[in-house]
Amino acid sequence: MAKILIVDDEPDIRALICRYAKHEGYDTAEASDGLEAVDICRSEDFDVIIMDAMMPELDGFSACKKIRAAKDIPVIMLSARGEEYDKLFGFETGADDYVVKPFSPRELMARIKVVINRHVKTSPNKIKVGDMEIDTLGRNVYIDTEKAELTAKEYDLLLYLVKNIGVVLTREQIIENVWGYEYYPTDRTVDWQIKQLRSHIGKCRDNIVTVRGVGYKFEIEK
Amino acid sequence: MAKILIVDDEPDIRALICRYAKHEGYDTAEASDGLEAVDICRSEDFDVIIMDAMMPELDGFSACKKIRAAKDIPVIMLSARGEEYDKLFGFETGADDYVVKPFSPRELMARIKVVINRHVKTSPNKIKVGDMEIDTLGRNVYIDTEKAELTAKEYDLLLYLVKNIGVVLTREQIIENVWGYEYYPTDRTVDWQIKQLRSHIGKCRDNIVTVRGVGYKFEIEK
DNA sequence: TGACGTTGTGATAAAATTATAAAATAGATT
DNA sequence: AATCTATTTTATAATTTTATCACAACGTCA
Repeated sequence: MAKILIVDDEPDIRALICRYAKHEGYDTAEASDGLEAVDICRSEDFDVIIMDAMMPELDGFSACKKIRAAKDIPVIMLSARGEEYDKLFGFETGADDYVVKPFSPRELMARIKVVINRHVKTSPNKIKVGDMEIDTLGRNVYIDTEKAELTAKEYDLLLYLVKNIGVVLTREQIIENVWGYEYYPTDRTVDWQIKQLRSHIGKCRDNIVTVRGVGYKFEIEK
Repeated sequence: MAKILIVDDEPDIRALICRYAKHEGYDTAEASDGLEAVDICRSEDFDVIIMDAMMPELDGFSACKKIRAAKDIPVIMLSARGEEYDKLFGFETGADDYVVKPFSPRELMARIKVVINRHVKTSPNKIKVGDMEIDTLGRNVYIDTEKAELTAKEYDLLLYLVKNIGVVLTREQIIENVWGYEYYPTDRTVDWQIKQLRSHIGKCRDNIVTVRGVGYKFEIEK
């Protein structure tokens, strides 16, 4: 049973979403502003958070950032029409999806489903791929039980590749997801980190495949 | 490189969007009314369509419906304030998002990015035609489970042909869609790539049919 | 059949892309 | 502040891909 946190300062909106969510079989919790949401998340885990962008105390944008700094919970943002969209939903927010108010509850429910499914697939504590095992809590990587010594960037890069196993990722995508949105290193930097990463994961280096003209991907040979 | 179709009867608006889109690194095409848009979409694929709601000849909603009947391309609607909500998001029209005129170009760009990303995650990623299977996420092509080694261009070319299965494509169309608008290689270059592609897909080479005097098409023999 | 235009093929040079090495910068730690 | 490490940038080498040419092969139509 999935648990949903609904964050909005309007009780009516919360009630509306709550009703639909319960009908879909979800467990629900509510918060009326960003601060409260951050607080609740400290002691409780949710499968997805529905968060209004504009709220008193702490806006959705900032709340999202704070929560995500500590926990990996997907967020769906709600925004009123005409809000400064690019500020709220440029990729900096880290929101997984967004819905414009006024919204269709059915559409929101559909999005919740998609976001939860996507997240479940990509966030176990231990990831095993081929001869590699990644312990995401301790940020350790083992190649056949032997520990690989990776720097922070190398680890982040590896995790991103592995989470998208089988998918070709462009350097642009890699930069956005591994480096973040403020910082824009050159493409060559990505290449260099890939090279370093390969040199530190022994035989698994062959799992990182260069797709010439496009980018890189992690792949298990069949 | 994502491709965007901009549909509006006002040349100024088109030019504005075009300029911003190019700045963001998108390939752009334009249409001045719904009919034209539907026409272009018959032989060309886009990653997203920006469509004005109000246009002569064929309004945005109807055009959207027609295009979506044949292809799964996300649409962002431009509407004047006061349009009815149902009309914008109702399930009949199928618009993925909408922006109210007058709009901020930056906001529009942010939405384009979100819509494209969302679409990639939910669209099918395996295409099967005859003895061939294409994995669009990993950019892999299999002929009877055997992997075909293709270069980036060859893959792009194959995908374009397959997506328009049964349709004869002129060299001009192929160049526009596979190479892009700015670039103009000679016709012989297309021929050469076709030859290369054929040589790399084993028995499926016969599925790429030369239509003398016109171009090429992908076809499954019955 | 023969002439003409169109397409297929191989060679080659140019262009683009990636891997590697080396140097510079930034950040952290003592 | 000095030193060390991690990271980014720059430069260069190695490699692959691509475009173009020349010509052969092919198909079409008078």
